[in-house]
Amino acid sequence: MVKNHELIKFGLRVRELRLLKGLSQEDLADLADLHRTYIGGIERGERNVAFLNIVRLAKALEIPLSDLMKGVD
Amino acid sequence: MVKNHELIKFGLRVRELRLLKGLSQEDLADLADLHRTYIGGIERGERNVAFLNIVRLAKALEIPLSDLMKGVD
DNA sequence: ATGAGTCTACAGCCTATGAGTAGCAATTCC
DNA sequence: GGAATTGCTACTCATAGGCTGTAGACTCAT
Repeated sequence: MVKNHELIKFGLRVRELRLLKGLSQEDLADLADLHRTYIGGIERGERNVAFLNIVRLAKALEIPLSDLMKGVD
Repeated sequence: MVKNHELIKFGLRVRELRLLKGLSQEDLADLADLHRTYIGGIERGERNVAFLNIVRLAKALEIPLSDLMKGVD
């Protein structure tokens, strides 16, 4: 398992934005066309997400990529 | 080969920032502890870079992640 | 002009790991 | 106590990571 500090921060950022929109992990998964448990893994900082999936998340959360990264670094 | 539109934009962004600092691909590769040809592949939009390598690039380029993503989406 | 040095593009390759899923336990909230 | 949500383990398959080697463009000195 990965468990890197930056990944954890990114995961928390995703969770924060998801809850802000009142979505469940499954809701977000559907919107981003990703799997429920995969979203869970991201939020826990256990997944080293590749760029194109980060883009999917940003689109699903309806925010620019740069905003998604805000607060991560 | 990948060749996705978002990846191309990201690659161009990396190139733009690299040249702004007057670095060669090899210079950036050394700074980010990545391989020379890998950097080339990223700039050509042929690599679906994972999060932790995006972080490395941002640090090597001495800019926040959010700035690196700026202009990509 | 030619040879050396620098920089980049690109094809190909192997292995390490990301992507995606299933199943069940734990938790939270009616 | 039932339903919805999330945590977590484990697994396969696809692909990202990292590298080698070759070739072309360009600069500059000899």
